Amino acid sequence: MIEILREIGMIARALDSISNIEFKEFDLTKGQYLYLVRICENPGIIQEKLAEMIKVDRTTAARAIKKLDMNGFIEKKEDPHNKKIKKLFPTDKGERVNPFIKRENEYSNTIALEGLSEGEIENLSGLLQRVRKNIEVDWEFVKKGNKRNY
Amino acid sequence: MIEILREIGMIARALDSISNIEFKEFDLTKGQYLYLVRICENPGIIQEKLAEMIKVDRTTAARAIKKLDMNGFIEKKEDPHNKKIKKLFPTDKGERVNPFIKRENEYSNTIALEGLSEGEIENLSGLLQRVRKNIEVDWEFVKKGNKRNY
DNA sequence: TATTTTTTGTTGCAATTGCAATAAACATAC
DNA sequence: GTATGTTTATTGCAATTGCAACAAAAAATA
Repeated sequence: MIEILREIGMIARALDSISNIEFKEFDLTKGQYLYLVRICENPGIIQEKLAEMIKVDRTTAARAIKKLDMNGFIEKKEDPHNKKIKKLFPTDKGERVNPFIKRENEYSNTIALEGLSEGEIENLSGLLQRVRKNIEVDWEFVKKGNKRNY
Repeated sequence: MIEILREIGMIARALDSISNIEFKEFDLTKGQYLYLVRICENPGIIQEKLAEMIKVDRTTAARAIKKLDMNGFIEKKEDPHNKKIKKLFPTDKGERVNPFIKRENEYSNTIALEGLSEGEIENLSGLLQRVRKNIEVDWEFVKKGNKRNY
């Protein structure tokens, strides 16, 4: 059986580790860059959706976002039509840091794909999307307390 | 620019999250399964190499392994020729749990690859290995305190 | 309309995580 | 053979992480 889980785990941990080290320069602590870029790209998104998007626990997202708020990278705005939700927006400070995150991510992406042809990259990207869609079904299933049968 | 970092991050977090939830049944806490399977496959491996293999911080590996030892899943043995290193071996208890970890991982792998043809799977696997080799160079570089230039 | 269920958010723990700093054993160089 | 550097392991912090448990608003159902 061909195994892809380990390769994916290794790549993800290595990339995350690199990013976390490099973003300390901007006073972003572990994992925060994940949330900030997505809030910049999806202004007004709520915390619950962000957690689903990133695939982290809801409470982990809650605390990361709280800290981004306290440190002035983002702000939470109440919705006039829905008292339950808090929409997330980048502040000026957040918008200023965002390009550096994007540049770092693009650089890591370039390094990761070194030696791959344009066709191979497109192929890899498409396959990964399919894998992600497959696995997110189970993730939500298990996260909700259900038990997989195997 | 085609982006693969996010897909890989999402897949890795989802898979890790699922595994951590499922392995609580065996009293394995967060991340420990990563170390145990590899010690079973590479009996006698030392902690430093294991950290490199998994791509986590040396001190994180040290503590995960310490706990696996304390909980009786593995044991550390001194080397008669080298007083510095401690070789890692699974205990009987560790060997008994290992098949369950492998079965879970195989199941997740199957789910992840659902809908992909044999050829696509081989292709994906090969591409991921190349990506991993690319990125581990930078990981070791940055981990050692060097600064990437971009 | 009233009741129940789902969505969204928070906080209390108890654990993992990882950067610094330390120490000891080994390896290399002179 | 000593000095210097590298490998390997550990511990002190300070932070993130995530399961439980809770609360309140909204949506769905009866």
